[in-house]
Amino acid sequence: MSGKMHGKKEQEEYIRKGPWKAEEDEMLLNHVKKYGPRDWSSIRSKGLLQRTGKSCRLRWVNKLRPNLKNGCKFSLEEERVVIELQAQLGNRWAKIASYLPGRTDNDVKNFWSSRQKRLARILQTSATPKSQKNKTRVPSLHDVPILQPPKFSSPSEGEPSSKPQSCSLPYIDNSEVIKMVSLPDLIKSELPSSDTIHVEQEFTLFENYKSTEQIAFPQIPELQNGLTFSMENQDLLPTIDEPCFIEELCPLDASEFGIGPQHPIGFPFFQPPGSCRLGTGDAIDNSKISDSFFDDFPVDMFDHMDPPASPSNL
DNA sequence: AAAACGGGCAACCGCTCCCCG
DNA sequence: TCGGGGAGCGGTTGCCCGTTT
Repeated sequence: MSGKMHGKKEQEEYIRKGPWKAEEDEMLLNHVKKYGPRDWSSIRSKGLLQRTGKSCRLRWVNKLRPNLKNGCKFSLEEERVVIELQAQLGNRWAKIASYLPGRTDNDVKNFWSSRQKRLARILQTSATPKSQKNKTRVPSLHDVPILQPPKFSSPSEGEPSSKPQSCSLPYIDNSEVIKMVSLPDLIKSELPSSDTIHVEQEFTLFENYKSTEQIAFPQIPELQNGLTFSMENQDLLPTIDEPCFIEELCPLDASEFGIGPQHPIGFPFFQPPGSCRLGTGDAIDNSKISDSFFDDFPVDMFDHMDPPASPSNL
């Protein structure tokens, strides 16, 4: 690691960095047992460890503290909590982590970072120029007449009375959802008939989706009218639930929504025929409902999606 | 089989906050 | 009231490992 020792002075000032050894952990634990989780800087001044107080504290908080959920993936509920609280609090990871027993701010931060990267990559993938495969034309941002990020209401803000009392999580104003999934008839008219049917099926889904007055966020996977999102449709959630989804992932000004042909961003929930889909009479396999937003995010989920085809491909 | 790639995670850095003398 | 030091927090980096090509 860092820190070459050249003399007594240097040796005294030597600060070890990098991965912790088991002996160091043990030292640190002993210190905490004796003095509690405080006086971090004294650990080094006492010569117990060649680590800074900050480093010791971090190690304790992130790895050695009791009841940590180390190595445990975020559960669905935890993910929902993070998503909600991030929308409400911003990147106050420590605050968010305080709502999640066993999770550290680092955990939450890393989780969110991974999530952002994944969503960004998905969007980027869907925005890459048309290549080999020629499948359903995917509607892009500029195909959508009105596109706005969904609104969330925090408990402190005025809430519509229809919000379920038991739900502390954000819910999506349906009018916003409708805007997001609105696809111009133009697109359907450009599609092969089979694809048109497919798109209509998708729209049937969202017609049902929007048929409810308001959708409590945790209830989205199970629609009021008995329709249940299949996994692929449920996967919409991480997209539309993202409060700052547009701002963060689309490099365009909000005023440009819908008019920027240079940003052909497709939507993940329009998929070509042949893939597992939710037909009107299809049985819904609840077992497919993910216990986590992302655990079941198939790696190739959007691979079959192509960016908007060039006119010649239509 | 090996290189490239991506995700997850641990740890560091720099800044801010807060407490105490 | 102010300054210094410790603690806390958020951002960033780098490593490791599994997966894909």
